[in-house]
Amino acid sequence: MATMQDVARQAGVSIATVSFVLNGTKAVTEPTRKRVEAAMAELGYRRNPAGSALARGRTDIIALLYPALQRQLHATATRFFTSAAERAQERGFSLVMWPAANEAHEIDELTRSGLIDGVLLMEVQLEDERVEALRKGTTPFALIGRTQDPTGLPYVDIDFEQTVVSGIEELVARGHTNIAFLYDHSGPSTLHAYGAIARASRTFRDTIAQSGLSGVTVDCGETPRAGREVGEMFREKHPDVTAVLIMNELASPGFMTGLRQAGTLVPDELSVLSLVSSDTVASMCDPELAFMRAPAEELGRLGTDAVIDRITKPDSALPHRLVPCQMVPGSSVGPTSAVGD
Amino acid sequence: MATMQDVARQAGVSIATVSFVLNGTKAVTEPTRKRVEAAMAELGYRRNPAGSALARGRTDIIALLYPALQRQLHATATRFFTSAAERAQERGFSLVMWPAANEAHEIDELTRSGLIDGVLLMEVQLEDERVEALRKGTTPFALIGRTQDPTGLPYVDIDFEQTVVSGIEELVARGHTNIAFLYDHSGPSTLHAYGAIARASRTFRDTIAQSGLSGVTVDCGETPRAGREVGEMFREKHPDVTAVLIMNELASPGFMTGLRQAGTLVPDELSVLSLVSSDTVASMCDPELAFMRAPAEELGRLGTDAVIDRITKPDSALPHRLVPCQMVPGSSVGPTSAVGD
DNA sequence: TTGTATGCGTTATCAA
DNA sequence: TTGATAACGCATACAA
Repeated sequence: MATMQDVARQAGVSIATVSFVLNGTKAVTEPTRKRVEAAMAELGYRRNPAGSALARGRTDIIALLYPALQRQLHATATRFFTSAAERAQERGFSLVMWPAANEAHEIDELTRSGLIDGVLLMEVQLEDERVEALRKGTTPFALIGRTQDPTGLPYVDIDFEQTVVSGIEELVARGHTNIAFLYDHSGPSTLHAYGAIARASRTFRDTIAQSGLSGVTVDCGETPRAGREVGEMFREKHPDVTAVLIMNELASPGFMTGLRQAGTLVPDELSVLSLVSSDTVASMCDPELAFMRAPAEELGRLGTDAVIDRITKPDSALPHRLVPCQMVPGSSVGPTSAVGD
Repeated sequence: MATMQDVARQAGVSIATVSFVLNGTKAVTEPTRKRVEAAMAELGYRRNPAGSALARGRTDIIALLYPALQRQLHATATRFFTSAAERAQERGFSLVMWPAANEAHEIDELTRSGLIDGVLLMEVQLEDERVEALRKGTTPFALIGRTQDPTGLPYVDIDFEQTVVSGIEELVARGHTNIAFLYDHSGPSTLHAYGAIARASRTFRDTIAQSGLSGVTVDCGETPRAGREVGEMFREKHPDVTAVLIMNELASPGFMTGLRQAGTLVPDELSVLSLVSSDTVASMCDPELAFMRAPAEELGRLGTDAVIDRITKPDSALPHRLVPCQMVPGSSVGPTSAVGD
C-alpha cells in the first residue's frame, strides 16, 4: 500500500506534484510527469479513498435505497441493480445497497451518515415522505419513479402513459375495441408500483373514453395464483372483451394458466398483452406473451447518471426523463374474432 | 455536520474523551459520559466515516462481487443481494455492489483499491482464478459456492448433495424407480451454476447406482424455450421414466408447457420435482411445481457473516457451511403409475 | 512549474 | 479518569 509520500520520494518530487499529476489539477512538465507516473506504476500506487474523501469532503459513493420490506422484487429489479452499479463504476463511483423500510427518518440517518454523496431512491410513491425528507435535506438525490407532482424533483421513470397508449394502439390495430385492463387494485408491491399503477390506469380510462372504445378494469393480486383465479373466471365475467392489457407481471403466467383451464383460447378468443414485463416471465407463459419490455437497464443507467450529475454539476438542469417500454411481439396477440369481422 | 471537536467543546471535555465514550475504548466516569452523550444528542453528532476509516485503516465496507456478464440473474439472486445487504447493515457494515467480469486482475483492482475491507464472491466455479487471486492476497473474503477442493477456503454454499438425495428420496417414497435428472450440460450461467451442476449431477449418478434405481440425465438449456422443446419430446424419448428431477429453474415452466402440449399428464404419467428453485417460479407453472427452495436469504446472511468474521476475528475457524434446500410440496408430484402398481 | 504547510475528522499513544 | 497530540493519506492555498 504505497502512499503519495512513497511515490514522491521515488520520483524525487514533492507530494503536491504527485497530486497534480494524479488529478490533473495543475500543469506539470512532461519529464516530471513521466517520472511520477513511472514511480506510481513501479510502486503499484492506488489513491487511498479514505484520505481522499476526508480531504475533499466527498466519498464518491452513492446509495441505492430500496425497500427492504418488499414482498416481491422481481427479475426487473435485478437488471436494474446491476446496470446502476455498472454505470456508477464507469463514472468512478461506488454504489452501496441500502435496504430501508419506507420511513423518512431512515433517509435522515443515511444522509447524515457522511458515507454517501448522493441517494438514488427506488419505489417512489405518489405521496412519499421519504421524498419530502430528501427535499428538505442537502444531499443530492434522484428518484426512480415520480410523486404525484414531481415538478422540481430530479427523476427518471417509465413512461407509463406512453406505454399504455402504445399497448392500446397495438390492440386497436388488430381490430380490438373492447379491452380490459388488469392490475392490482389493492396495494401493489413491485418495483414500479404505486405511481405506476395510478398513472397507467388513469391513462387507460382516458384513452378508452377519448377513442370511443369499450374498456373495463379488472382487479388481480400480484401472484400467479391470483392470476389463475382471475383467468379461470375471465370469459364468464367479461364475455364481450376481446383483448386484455395486463400490468401485473407476477400474475401473468397464472392468468394464462387460468384462461387455458377455462378453455379460453389465446389469442383466438382473447388477446393478451403484458405491459411493463420482461423476456424471462413472458417466455414462461403459454403461449409466450407479447409484452412491452420494462427498460430496467436504461433506468438504472439514467438514474445513476442523474444522481451523479446532481453531485458533480449541482447547477445543471433537473433530469425529468421518461422512458417508454418497448413492444416485443409474441403469440398471445392476434386479430379480433368479435362479431362483425 | 457536527464534529468531535464540537461535541467536546459543548460537553466541556477533550476530543479524546468523546472518542472514548463513542467507542467504549476506555472507562469514563458516569457524569462525564452523560455530559458527552447529551452533547452528542443535542448536536446530532454522527461519526464521520472517512475520518474514522483513515485513522483506523478500515472502512467497514464489504464488496459483493458478482458476475456482470451473467446472462440471467434470477429471482434468487435478488433475494440474496437483499439479505446480504441487510445483514451487513445489522453488523455495522455497508455492502457495495461490485460488478466484475470473471477475471483475476479485477480482484486485485478491488482489493487494492483500499475502499473495502472484505470480499464476498458469488458464482464460484470449480476452477476459479479469482479465488486464487483472493487466496494470494491479504484481503479477507468468503465464497458463495465452492471450488473443486475448498479445503482451507471460507465458504457458504447450498448443500447440493443433500438436496439431490432428498429429492430422490421424495420420489422413491412414492414408488418411483426410474428417474431422470434434467440440467444444462453445456455451460450454465446462473447463481449456483458450475459447482452446483457438477456436484448435483455426480450425486444423482452415485445415488441412483447405489440404490439400484434406474436413472438418466437429460440436457436442457437455461431458457423456458429450451425447456419447452425438451418437454415436448420427453415422453417419446424416455418412455420408462416416471419422475423427473429438474435442476434448471428457468427452463422449468417451459418444460411443463412442453409436457402438456405433448399430452404428457403431470403428475399422473410423470412426476416433476424442481431442485433449487423459488416460490415465484414454481407457482408460475401448471401444475404448480413441487420444489426444493433455494436458501437464498440464509446464504446471504451467512455469507456476509462469514466475511465480517474473517475481518473482525481473523483467527476464528474458517466457515464451511452447507445449507440444503427445503422441500415445498406441490401438485406436480404423485405416486408412480408404472407397471406393477 | 514545483514545493511547503495546513486541514479534513478520528483514533490511539502517552502524559498528567 | 482525562487531556494533548501525533499519526492516517490526501488536496490545495499559498510561496517560491
